Amino acid sequence: MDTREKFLLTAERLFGERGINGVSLREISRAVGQRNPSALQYHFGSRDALIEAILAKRMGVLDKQRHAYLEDLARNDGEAGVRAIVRAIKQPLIDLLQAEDGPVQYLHFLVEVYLSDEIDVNELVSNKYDAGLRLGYRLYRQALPDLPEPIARQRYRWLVRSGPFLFADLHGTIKRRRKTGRRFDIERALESTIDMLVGALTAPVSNETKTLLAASTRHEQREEDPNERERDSGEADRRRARRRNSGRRHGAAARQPDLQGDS
Amino acid sequence: MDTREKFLLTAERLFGERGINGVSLREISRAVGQRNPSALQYHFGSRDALIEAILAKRMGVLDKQRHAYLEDLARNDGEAGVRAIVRAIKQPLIDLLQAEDGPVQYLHFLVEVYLSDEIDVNELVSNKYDAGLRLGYRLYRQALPDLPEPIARQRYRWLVRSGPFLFADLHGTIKRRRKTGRRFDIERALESTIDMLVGALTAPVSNETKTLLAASTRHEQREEDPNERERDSGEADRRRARRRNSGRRHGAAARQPDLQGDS
DNA sequence: GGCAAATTAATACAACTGTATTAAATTTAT
DNA sequence: ATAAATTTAATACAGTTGTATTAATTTGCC
Repeated sequence: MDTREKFLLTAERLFGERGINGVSLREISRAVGQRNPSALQYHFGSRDALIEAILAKRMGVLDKQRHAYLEDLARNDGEAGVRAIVRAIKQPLIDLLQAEDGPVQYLHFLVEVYLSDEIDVNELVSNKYDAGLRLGYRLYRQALPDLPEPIARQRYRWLVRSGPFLFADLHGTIKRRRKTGRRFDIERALESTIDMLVGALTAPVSNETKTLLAASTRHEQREEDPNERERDSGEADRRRARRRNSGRRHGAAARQPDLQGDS
Repeated sequence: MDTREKFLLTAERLFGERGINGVSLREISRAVGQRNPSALQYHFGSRDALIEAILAKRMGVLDKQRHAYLEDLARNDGEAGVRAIVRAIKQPLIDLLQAEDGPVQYLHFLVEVYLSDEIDVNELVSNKYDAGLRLGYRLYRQALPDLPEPIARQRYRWLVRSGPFLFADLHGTIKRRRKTGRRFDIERALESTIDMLVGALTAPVSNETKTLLAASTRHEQREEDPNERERDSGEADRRRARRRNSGRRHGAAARQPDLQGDS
């Protein structure tokens, strides 16, 4: 096999098992069967470059899969339900978790990356490996048009970011259960997890949130967008919301939103 | 200040900032102002012992706070709503996040611990720092008596475990925003997060999950509890469910459930 | 088949790591 | 106050780490 590829897979696994800083570069080199302690430097240059290479590779694949799942969905039942959308978005990670000898460890690795200060995943993802996420957002928005935009964004970001942690945690449980022998219904746990994600996305917006939302929206409008006129009554019907949403390419707010990042 | 305490705080912070394995023991010693490179070994013995000490200290405090919040709640409005319960359970972490110079880094640290193979948090927590979690579970169960027991357990565990990640991630966002200058309504994000958690807990159990639940319940009964007679019709009314739940100290299933762990 | 380029091997080195030992200083108890 | 106990300081050591350099080997190509 390609040495570079072997490096990527091995590093990914070790990082996942022992944490990104729990593995030395030499150890990785040894693990791929290289007797040259600086083989890794030769192929990647540095630890960070290696990490980015792993991310780029895996994110590309995962996003393609996600996109495919979502396209299937959109083709078959034009306006899909939230559960089907969530499932399609998460399916690539679920596949990862369920594959017998697949790179599950990537999940743990990703969580560490998410929490790291040095690596900005968003920078890496945006406009490169987010076609699936964008399609997902469109469908999701279509299914839940009444959600106020900022809330919808936050919830979607939450969905995207919590995935790796949730499944990595689940994987931890599976491993522990295997050791202790106690049985564990993975399928059920997965379906139940999806139920929860759906519940989180479709949850009613509480009064507490509504109040703060109104306050900060007023703020924003005064500060950044004083020309905005139309005020959402909060009970707009589906059609109206969809139209407004799709016609969002003029005026002040033309920029593409971060779906993975901090929006 | 007590040297031991300084060690705990400093290590917690550094572990949170750079990952558990991203910091050397010597570095920690230096950071607390010790010129003796093995000062840490003197006070704790090993890295793992240090980690456990941090966990024990912080979990004790957090669980006490959680218990206090929940007791207040139970005292004031006998049968509290799910949102109030969730808020009370998460309030200690929220306080951590909002405190100006508090040990926020603990959140990141905890997530790494959760995902680590070597450290079993559950072993450390159970029957020691889980009084708050247990009270929370009682109240939560009281508010949602119709949820099938295994589902209720999984959802509660999910609530407990996802907290640190969610708030650590939120903290990451806050830091990034501070750097780039873009504004960010923390309050709103928090309230909205609680909305989602509530939504996740109260989400309807999907048909997919119900099917698997029925299958595995039948299994379990044949394998482990063949004497169980009563079959839940799935639509039991509140009173009945509560009674059954509170009278659960006889028969085969008397053991205390893991609320943090793998149940 | 042979040559240029790409990859791997073999060493080397300074910095750092975890840990141990022994001495000095500080605190506690009597 | 002083002896005992606890804590800190000062070194030491072997192993590991990231990285650089140079030589050997393999690979792709005309």
